[in-house]
Amino acid sequence: MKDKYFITTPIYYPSGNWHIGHCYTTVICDALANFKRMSGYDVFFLTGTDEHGQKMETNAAKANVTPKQLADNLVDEIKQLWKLLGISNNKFIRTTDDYHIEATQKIFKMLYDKGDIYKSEYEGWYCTPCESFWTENQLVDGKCPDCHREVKKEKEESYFFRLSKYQKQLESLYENNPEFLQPVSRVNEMLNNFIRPGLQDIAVSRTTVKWGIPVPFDTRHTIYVWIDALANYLAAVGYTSENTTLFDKYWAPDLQMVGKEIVRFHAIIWPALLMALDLPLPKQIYGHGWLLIDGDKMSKSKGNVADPFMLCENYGVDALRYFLLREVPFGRDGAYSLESFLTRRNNDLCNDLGNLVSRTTAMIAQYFDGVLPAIDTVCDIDNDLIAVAEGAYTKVFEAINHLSAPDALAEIFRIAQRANKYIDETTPWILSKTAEGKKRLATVLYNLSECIRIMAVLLKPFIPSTSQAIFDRLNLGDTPNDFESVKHFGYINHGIVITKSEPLFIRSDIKKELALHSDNLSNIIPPNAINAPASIINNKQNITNTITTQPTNSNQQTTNSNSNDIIKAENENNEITIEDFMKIKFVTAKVLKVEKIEKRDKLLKITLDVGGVERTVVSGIAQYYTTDYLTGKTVVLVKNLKPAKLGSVMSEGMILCVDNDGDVVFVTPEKPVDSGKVVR
RNA sequence: CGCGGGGUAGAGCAGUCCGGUAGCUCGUCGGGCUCAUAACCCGGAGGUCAGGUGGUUCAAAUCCCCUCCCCGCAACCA
Repeated sequence: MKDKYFITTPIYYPSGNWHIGHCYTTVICDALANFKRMSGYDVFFLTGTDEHGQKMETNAAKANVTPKQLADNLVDEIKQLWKLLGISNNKFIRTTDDYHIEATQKIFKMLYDKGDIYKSEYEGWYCTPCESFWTENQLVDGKCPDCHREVKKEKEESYFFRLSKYQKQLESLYENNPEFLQPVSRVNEMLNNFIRPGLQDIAVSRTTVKWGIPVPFDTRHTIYVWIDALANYLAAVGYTSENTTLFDKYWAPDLQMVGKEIVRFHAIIWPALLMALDLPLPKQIYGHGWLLIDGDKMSKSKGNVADPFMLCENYGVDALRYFLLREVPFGRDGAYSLESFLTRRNNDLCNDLGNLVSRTTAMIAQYFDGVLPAIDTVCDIDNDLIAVAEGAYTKVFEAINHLSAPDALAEIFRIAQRANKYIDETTPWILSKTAEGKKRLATVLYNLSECIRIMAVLLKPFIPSTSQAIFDRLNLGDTPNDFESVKHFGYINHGIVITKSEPLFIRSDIKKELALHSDNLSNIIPPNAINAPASIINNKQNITNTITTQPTNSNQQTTNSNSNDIIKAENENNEITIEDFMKIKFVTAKVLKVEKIEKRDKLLKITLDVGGVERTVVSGIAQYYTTDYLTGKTVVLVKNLKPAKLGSVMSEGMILCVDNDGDVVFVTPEKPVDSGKVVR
């Protein structure tokens, strides 16, 4: 009987923006699932969607559809995406599925009956227009973080989960099972920040959110995300249902992949829930890092450069899979840019692998009329090549045991590098000229074919269609393609007919492609275009991103239509057009009030008068100016900068300053002017 | 102030636990080759490893101390 392997992705929230970040998590799980299948495990691979909650309700209302309709549409999209990417999940669970709803209610009831869920009151800050409760910490400037309006303290009746009861058990879980949460850095974060300081019981129901699963015995309440979402892992395998075959067979998960932002729920609440239900815990939770674009999180405004559908259509599914698996150091954040994606694709897939297949098949066609010869004269030089190819499996296996796809792929591609070098060392074009040389050449070409075969098999879990394409190119038919066959040379039968093949991947002209897809202007306005103290902005990119993605409807189109011109300008003198410049609204503003921000000794909270309207701006100039000196001064404000939270305060703009080699000096009009006047 | 991670060639990273010629990928420069997708192969330049010309040591990127900077967490964005 086969060993089982149960692996899960998080269930994704349909925000209307499926991006390569979602693909990242899912593709990694897919590769691991495939690898385990090929290693002989009975794999159950689960993914799905988390569809309830306030946000869905709001978004649906905006779109004038029901939350379920909205979810249906978005779920269709993600299912298409997984199909496109060749994701091999065994099940797709939706939190709106009947069996999930039923299981969640049963779980809730079980916990209630056990006394681990109890009714009490929840006190928080309520924003009436948003119909949302916020905790003290969530408030921005004492106001609603969503709409910035006043909030008032209110009580809400709520059911609570007795999380505090499981504190000791959680502590010992982490002390005795350092493997439970990976990477280890997350363990300390959990223990020090949350578990050891003391766990609070958490509210697990809401009366204000209607789009959700009702508490079965008290339908005024809706089950909140903690239990609703986490229950999916149980519901998916039939926990509490009549048919528990899957549950009996697969529970508990062997690996649960989650993004770092939800590590906390999976590392604390989730095991506590399972303890409360007397169920075995998952063997391992892995909190992976994020793919960042220009150092920033994924977001809708990043445009189509990170749109997985576009990337697959233009550059191939496996190019995207390969990039995701290869580029991000596991457990940490990785950087995505179209350029790095294309570079990776060109260098590894086109040049190293694709070209190796091309030149090998071409030589077989040219020198042996397309019939793969048998090994004839063997040289010492062959042994090194063979050792690299035959040794790869062990290294790949090792890397995957550590969940490191990047290392695994690097090992596989070492074979291509070695094989390319081998061609140089053996010089087939010279061997082909003599009869003696041709005997040697037979061996060379056979060895190259074996290397390619081994690569194709090892690549199968990661980029399955490319693996298949290679088998087709070499006409390998029923040549063994399991991991056993990869440990030794000699599986290909000589005599097979191989014709010169079409390229596996066509190289792209990166500059051309970048220009083509450059609706993202972030690299067009030079970072120094605006001189601001570095502390105002966390990194240079923020400035440019924010400006370019400013959703003022009128210039959105300009952006696209001018992008090519702008690119040209950028290539020449870093010039921008007047239209670009005019997107930034500079105005004069008078400083009304300056306050220090607690615990942020570089930041000042500055209240400005802008033509009669008040604005709050946070500026990192506390080291250079006193509060008294600034009060009453006229400054220049970037008015349409996207608000950002600096320190604990929402900053609605930026004050122009000169970076005077270490000193910072704000810009002010040469003669007295009123506030709110346009600067250009 | 807290907790965690990080600061190594132009970029992205390894090396730090178990001190001893600073390594990989990309880029760059030069050379080679022509079977191949302007690809492939070889070589060079470029880091004194955030700083303290701090401490320990025969010897420190690696151990100890101090300082600075960046990022993350405390908020249902993979």
